[in-house]
Order: sequence, then C-alpha cells, then structure tokens
Amino acid sequence: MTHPALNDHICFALYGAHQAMSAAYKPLLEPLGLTYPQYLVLLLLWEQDDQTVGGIGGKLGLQSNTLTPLLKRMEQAGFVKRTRSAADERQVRIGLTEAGRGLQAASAHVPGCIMKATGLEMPALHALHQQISALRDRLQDS
Amino acid sequence: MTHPALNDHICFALYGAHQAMSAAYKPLLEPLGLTYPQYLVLLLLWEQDDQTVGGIGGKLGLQSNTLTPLLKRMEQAGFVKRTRSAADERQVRIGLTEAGRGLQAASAHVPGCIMKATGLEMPALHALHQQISALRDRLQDS
DNA sequence: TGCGACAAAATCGTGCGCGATATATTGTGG
DNA sequence: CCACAATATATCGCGCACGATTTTGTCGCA
Repeated sequence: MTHPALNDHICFALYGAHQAMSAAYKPLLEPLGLTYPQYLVLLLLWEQDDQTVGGIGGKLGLQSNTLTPLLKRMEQAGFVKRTRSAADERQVRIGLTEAGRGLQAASAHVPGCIMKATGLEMPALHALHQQISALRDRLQDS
Repeated sequence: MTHPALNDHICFALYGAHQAMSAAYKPLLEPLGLTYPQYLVLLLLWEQDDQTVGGIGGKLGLQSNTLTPLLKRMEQAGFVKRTRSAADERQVRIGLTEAGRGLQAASAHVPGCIMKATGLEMPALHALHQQISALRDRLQDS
C-alpha cells in the first residue's frame, strides 16, 4: 500500500486553489494597501464595526498571536483604531477609521472581479461553496 | 452595491478548508518530523527520485525563495541530499536518503486518516477534488 | 574568444499562521 | 477580602509564501 500521487491528493488541490485565490486577490488589494487577511478583517468590520480581537479571531479562525501584529499594521496604515475596552480592560476593541470605511467603496469592484476569475456562474459557484464549507466543517470536527 | 458578508465569499471557505486540512495533517506529520509542505515534496520524490529544485517548484507552484530554505531544512533533518548537477552546475538535484525513503512506509497510514477526516467516500471525494482543481486552473489562467 | 542574453538557485525583507509562553485583568470560592 | 483559576491580549520563535534582487553558470553568436 503506497501513497497516491501528489495530484490525486485533495489536500493538494485545496492548497493550490488557496494559493491561486490569494494570487487573484493580490493585484486587486495591493493598490489599496491591503493584504488578503487584512481584507477579511475589513469584511467583518464593514458587517459590524467595533469588535474585539477575540471576536474577529473566532470568525476568522485566528488567534491573537496572528491578529495582534496584523491589526497593529492595519492601525499603522490608518484603517482601524485599537482601544482598550473600558468595561473590561482585558479586551481590545477594533473600530474602523474614516479611511477604513472608505475602503468599502474603494474595493466595491473586488468581489465581481474574483467571481469573474473563478469562471463560474452564481449557481455553480454557490454549490461549490457549500461543498467546500461542508468539507471544512467536517475536517474541523475530526 | 456593498460587499457580500464574509461567509458568502468562496475565498473564505477555501481559506478555512485549507487551514483545516493543514491542521488535520499536523498531528500525523509532526511525529515524523515533517511539515505539510515538506510532505508534499516527499510525495513528489517518492513518485520520482532525483529532481531539480525548479522541477519540484513547478509541480508545487513554489519558487526557489520558498524551496531553498525548506529543502535545506529537510537536508538538515536527513531526509534528502542536495547536490549540484555535474551536467549543469546551475541546477541543484534533490535526492532521497535512506531515511527519506523510509518515511514512505512510516507515513503509509496518513492518506487513509485524512480521507476519513474529510467524512467523504471515494466517489464524492473524487468529484469535489475535480471541481476544486478546475477552480484552481481557472484562477491561474485569469 | 569573449560578450551579452538567458536561466537556476540563493538571498533578503515582509507578512501571515501557529505552538508555547507571558502579562494583565476579571471572576470566584473560602 | 484574598488567593487562585479563568480569560483576553501580547510576545517570541519558527516555518512557509512571495516580491525583488543577486550570484553563478550556460548558451548563442559575432
């Protein structure tokens, strides 16, 4: 019983698809001064402003060891502000600045560009999305 | 026209699935002294020994700036040897050591464990694999 | 022969991702 | 009220990824 070839590993397809997705975002986000994970943080904050580090981390699957430096860079860039919560001084609340809010309009074209790059129409895209999410959930449960 | 919510982004599903996949491999590979990208290199070398850095990079979608340090770590660990090609001294050929070959048997259980973790049977797994590979290819072409 | 285009690795700097640990604050039982 | 566990964030170290550049080697061709 030997190993399947590399190209028969679904993990490798996933790995490559993730790399290709990041590469597709890069030319769209770079002019805005954003990286891909930073863009994900902004998506969350546009949905709901003023979240804690832990709250953001829970949704993205990241811990403070990744988020703290990332958020500091975003603060440095002027997109968010980090303030210790008055109610619970252990927490740091992340809020959008004007510039951070402005990026929402400035990046409005991005989702459409990416969808186009996938070469899929909405129904197929949605179906694949569901399957990948389900795979992720089963892997996390195992 | 505002942004879709984070969870409606297929990129985020892919991002999470990739993270979950890496996390699933970690406890299987760590006892062998391997990281996930290093395991991918070994899969290639088990298929065909003695490949160039560029050859490996072409198959994995990585350049020498990532591979050179990774391969040096694998050499340090005793799994591969790096030798300048005599025919073309620009090239470095990567060959398996006895220990590197030995890992093939030592990791024979890994693919089965991962497949089990996906919670999918072969037909469904294969179908999803095809779709993800196709997505990757379309993203790379765009 | 020797020069300039090209090619393969390596090097450097930055930004994730994550295990392990540290620090500070809050909540709780005695 | 006070030790002590629990919680939230930060810090540290290491290993990818990748853009940009450098170094070394090969090849074509005058």
